[in-house]
Amino acid sequence: MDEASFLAGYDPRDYPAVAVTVDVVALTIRDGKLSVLLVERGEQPFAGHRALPGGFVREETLDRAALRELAEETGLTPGEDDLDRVHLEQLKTYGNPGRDPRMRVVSAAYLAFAPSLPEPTAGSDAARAYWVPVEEAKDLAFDHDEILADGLERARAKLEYTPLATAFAGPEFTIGELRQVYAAVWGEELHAGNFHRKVLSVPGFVESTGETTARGGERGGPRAKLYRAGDARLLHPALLRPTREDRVR
Amino acid sequence: MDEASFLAGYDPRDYPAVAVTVDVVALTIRDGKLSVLLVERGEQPFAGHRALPGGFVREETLDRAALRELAEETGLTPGEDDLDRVHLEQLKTYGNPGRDPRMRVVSAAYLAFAPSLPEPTAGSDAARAYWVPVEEAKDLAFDHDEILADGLERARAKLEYTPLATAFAGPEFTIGELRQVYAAVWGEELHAGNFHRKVLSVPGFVESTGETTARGGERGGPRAKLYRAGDARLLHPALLRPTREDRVR
DNA sequence: TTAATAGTGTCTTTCAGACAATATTAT
DNA sequence: ATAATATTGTCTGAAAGACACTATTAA
Repeated sequence: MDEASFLAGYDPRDYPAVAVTVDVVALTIRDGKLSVLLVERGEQPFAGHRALPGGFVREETLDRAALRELAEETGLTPGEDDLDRVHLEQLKTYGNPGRDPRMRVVSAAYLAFAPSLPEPTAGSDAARAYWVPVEEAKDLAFDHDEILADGLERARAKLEYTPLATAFAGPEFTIGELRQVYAAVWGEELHAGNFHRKVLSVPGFVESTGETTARGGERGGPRAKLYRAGDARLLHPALLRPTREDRVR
Repeated sequence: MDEASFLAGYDPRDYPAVAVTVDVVALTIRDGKLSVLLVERGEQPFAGHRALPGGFVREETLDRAALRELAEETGLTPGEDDLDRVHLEQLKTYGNPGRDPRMRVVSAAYLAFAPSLPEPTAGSDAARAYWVPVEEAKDLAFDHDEILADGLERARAKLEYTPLATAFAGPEFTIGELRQVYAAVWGEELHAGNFHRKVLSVPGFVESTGETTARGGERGGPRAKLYRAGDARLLHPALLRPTREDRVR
């Protein structure tokens, strides 16, 4: 069966037209708070609501489409900027009929972990995008509340058994900064001493640069040693979230 | 902006036509071996190759489309049969240009965990589908080798921290049967004594029926106690795979 | 009787988490 | 000097894994 007969056998009119888009849950930590990149919608439907950045997939891979959307909305350029250090992974695909009132839209959602990026610059396409603390990101357009919730759960789980927390930090970081990443994403403080020892005990999680910070903390304290991400893809043993009995059932 | 102007603003001709399909990685355990449901392709492209079952998404949710495809290929009926005990979850979406040589096809892949289902019956639509041990499932059509590999990795990981192994067993099972599920999926034997104690120590993993098997094992042994799945959604503590140092980097 | 399997006991090592102690540095 | 933070030490309990042992049942 060649393409012609394939197309003849499956008349596109037998199936309603479907649009394929990508939506991006881009997370970063700003002012110690886990934040998500949102865009302001000026048009119906959901005019005035905020939404996850996204758009149509072109003649490109889904991964590439997600990176392109992220670049467009942040105003940053792949190849320059910190956009190369952004971790991007597919989250889940949403395709319920009616999720977009205009037509059938199937959207592959992506999850991005970004180091602290600059506020999208005014005057560009990205002017309508900005970072919002996740606890203030409510009442989003379409089914984006659900997508964001799924993304947050994925992010929280991934910190446990992968070194992705380092994707939120700069190229060099202190153990304390890494701890603050975990605290921001999990929404709870962690015991500094135990965290410190645990991170260093996981093979390949971090490696020492041999350097220390130039200064101590804002309000005093010794200068901390600097580390960079190690070569581990999985953390073993994992850094488990503080046990919540009610999480299990 | 109403639908008319939306469609006017986004002329479908600006974007190539995209087809949306679902593909299903349906796993079960047959004769102690982890097996996957495959269909024989009679037509080009990939005529003579085997492929994952799948098809076009209709006016339905993606989840529903996956369940429908699974029902069609197995010849089983939701509402009857064991199809209700099948666990279905979204795996990942594949949309690289060129993955189908005929046109742009974006496919949402699903992962199914099934108790031992009957061989699809001849004479039906399902006649061309059959179960194949995963180690013999090579050289599949399209990018289905990659999809299967992703599905297997997901399945192996999920056995660690969820009670999904029970989805491979019948409504009542012995600890030994549950151990064989883990052994088949992970591809390695597990220590019977330690496994037994560990399963019973995880709250909500299994609950006793108070009954035992009618007979002992084929070649002797005591009658084993029967259990059914408990109410836990997550296993805490998890049943970790035997440590493979090389898995970590 | 023999072999296979179910289920339990025990010991060692690792790890999580609580708590404490010391060292260093900004103010 | 004072307070804050980095880093290390110690202890307890949970859990993994190795090994051994007893009990039960099919052939």
